[in-house]
Amino acid sequence: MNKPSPTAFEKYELEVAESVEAVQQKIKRERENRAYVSFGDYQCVKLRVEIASAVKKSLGIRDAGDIRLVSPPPHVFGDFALDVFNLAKKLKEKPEALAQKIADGIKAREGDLIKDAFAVGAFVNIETHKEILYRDILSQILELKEHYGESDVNAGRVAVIDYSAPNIAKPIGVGHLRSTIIGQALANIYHKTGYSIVKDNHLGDWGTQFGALIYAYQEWGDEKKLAENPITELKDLYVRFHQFAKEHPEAKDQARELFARLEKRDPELIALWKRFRDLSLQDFARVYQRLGIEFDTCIGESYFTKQADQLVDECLDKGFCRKDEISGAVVVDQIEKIPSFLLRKQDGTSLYLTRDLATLQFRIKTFHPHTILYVVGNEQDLNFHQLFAFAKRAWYLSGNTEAKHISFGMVLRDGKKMSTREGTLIELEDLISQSVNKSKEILLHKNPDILPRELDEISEMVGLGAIVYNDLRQSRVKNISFDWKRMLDLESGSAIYLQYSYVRINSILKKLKEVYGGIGLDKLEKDEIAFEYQSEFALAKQLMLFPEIIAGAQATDSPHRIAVYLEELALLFNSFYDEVSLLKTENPKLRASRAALCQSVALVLKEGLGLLGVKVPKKM
RNA sequence: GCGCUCGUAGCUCAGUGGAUAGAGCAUCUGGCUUCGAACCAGAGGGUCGGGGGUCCGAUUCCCUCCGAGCGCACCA
Repeated sequence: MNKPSPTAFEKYELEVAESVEAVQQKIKRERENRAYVSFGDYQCVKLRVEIASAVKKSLGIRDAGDIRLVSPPPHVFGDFALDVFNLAKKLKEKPEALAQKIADGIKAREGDLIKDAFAVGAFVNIETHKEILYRDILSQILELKEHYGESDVNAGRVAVIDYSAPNIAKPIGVGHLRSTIIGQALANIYHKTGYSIVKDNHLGDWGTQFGALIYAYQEWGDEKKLAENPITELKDLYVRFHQFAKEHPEAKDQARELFARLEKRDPELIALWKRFRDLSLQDFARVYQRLGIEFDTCIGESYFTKQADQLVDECLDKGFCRKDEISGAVVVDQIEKIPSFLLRKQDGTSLYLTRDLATLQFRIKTFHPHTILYVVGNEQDLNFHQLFAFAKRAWYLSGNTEAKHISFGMVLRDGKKMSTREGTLIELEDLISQSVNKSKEILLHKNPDILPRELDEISEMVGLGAIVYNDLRQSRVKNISFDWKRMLDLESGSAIYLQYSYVRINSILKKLKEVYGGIGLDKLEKDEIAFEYQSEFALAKQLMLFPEIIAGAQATDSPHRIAVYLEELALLFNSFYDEVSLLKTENPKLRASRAALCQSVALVLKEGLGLLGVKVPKKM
């Protein structure tokens, strides 16, 4: 056998092997060296533990169940509230009487943080030593700085996050944008709670569509156009094929045949495919860079064709699936209520689900993940049910790994799905440039003296922030109706409000330095931190919750919880800003305390937005 | 036809067994000689799609109907 120089495909396999090796090293390093902030050290946790212990002592019981801390409604006195319904049920007592008992018990013995308690109906309203709590919260944030909010709740775990996954030879549309944005946010959030992350861009670089594309390229391909504007030309070819195939159904058969040849690694077709892939990746890199996204691996579906084939043979041997007598396709019969599906087509080629199965096997073998997240739209709900059910049945997926489909709603335009085939897709780059241009207009309008270089930089942060935030501020399961106007409406409750709040704080701190020669934190001892107004304490209370909010966002795969939290924080800050002037605060200790508060708010805003993938400018 | 998801203020959305269901936008009323008004304070606006059920208590859980979206093997 003659052994020529490595083929295009072999080179690609080498690239993958290198990136995989690098990630494995990263995971190993993190496992050995990463330092964690202990979740139990946070004030929000300490307070809960203290309350739980007070409840237990008051009642003389061992287990107080889960303590849920909430703020009492505005008309009720107290810093925190506790409802006793569940505990009452467990102890078979009347809720009102139990609440009274707990309140009396807490009253009788003052704790480190708890000062007093009052029963109102079935609620116990708790008053804390505000000045101590305030001091502890701020000093902790100032000490931990950008590490504030990190925790060890998932220390030592590995998560593979499969997101973005655009299709080669098509422009990235706003549909894949959701996966990209949500996936990136989840990667950040998971990492913050202790996970080691494998960010994998599972490119759609295989499938019958490439038969169609190659067919179209061979029929109508234009070298000049392809060199000038690769993605546009490839997209046009793809759309043209589908228009043509409507009139000439036989073209579809020919496309399928071309794909079958591709799967057999026909050198001529593989070379063409590799070229389309490389051109597409170059194009995607531009958008990813603007969004600040870097993947650990870009292992496309194409990588798994061989493994998929072997896997199907294996499953046939073991009887997990069967060959259909008539068609010759490989079938998996209905599993419980999940409809049956194919693992191999009549012509012997693989399917999306087959390759995904091989991918799953590969990921488990290679990274030993505790969790695998598939950030893919809800149109694929059934596929993931099928994938997971079969993977469990065939023992590719065991109890050591949890595979989750992070489903999300679709971006609909006029109540309908957008499609490349129909040409109704909105391209991500168009969206970004429109948003950035709109931001430029607004920035220039608000601040005509801004320098051109600053304008470019800031409008990029504001424009991209608007797009990203618009997506992440709402819970992911619901459909988003696409609306240019709303998306680019930067003045309303969007990232710009949070960015503006951050900028204002920066401005205050800068001014403090100018007027007083410093913000005074260096001269402030921990026990000198103090506050005067309720609005200051309310802010600290909100700051205290940040670590729990992150942990909750991770546990429920809900980035929007962070967005909602940050909006509440900014609202509280702007209210405080209106009430209190730092520059006019005469007492240097109080002034420094307020500077500490502002700095903490700024820090949490920046970190929180950072988790969502939104950057903050220093001024705007 | 079957399956999954969604339905909360005029609009966009939070809340999900517990105290009087909350934000933003829009509307109206106030607040810049005062740290950036891209802001703040306040007002109006709700049969939480309809109807049943479970529960001391349901917007939240169950059933049913209505409406919307998405799927239902040789696409991804």
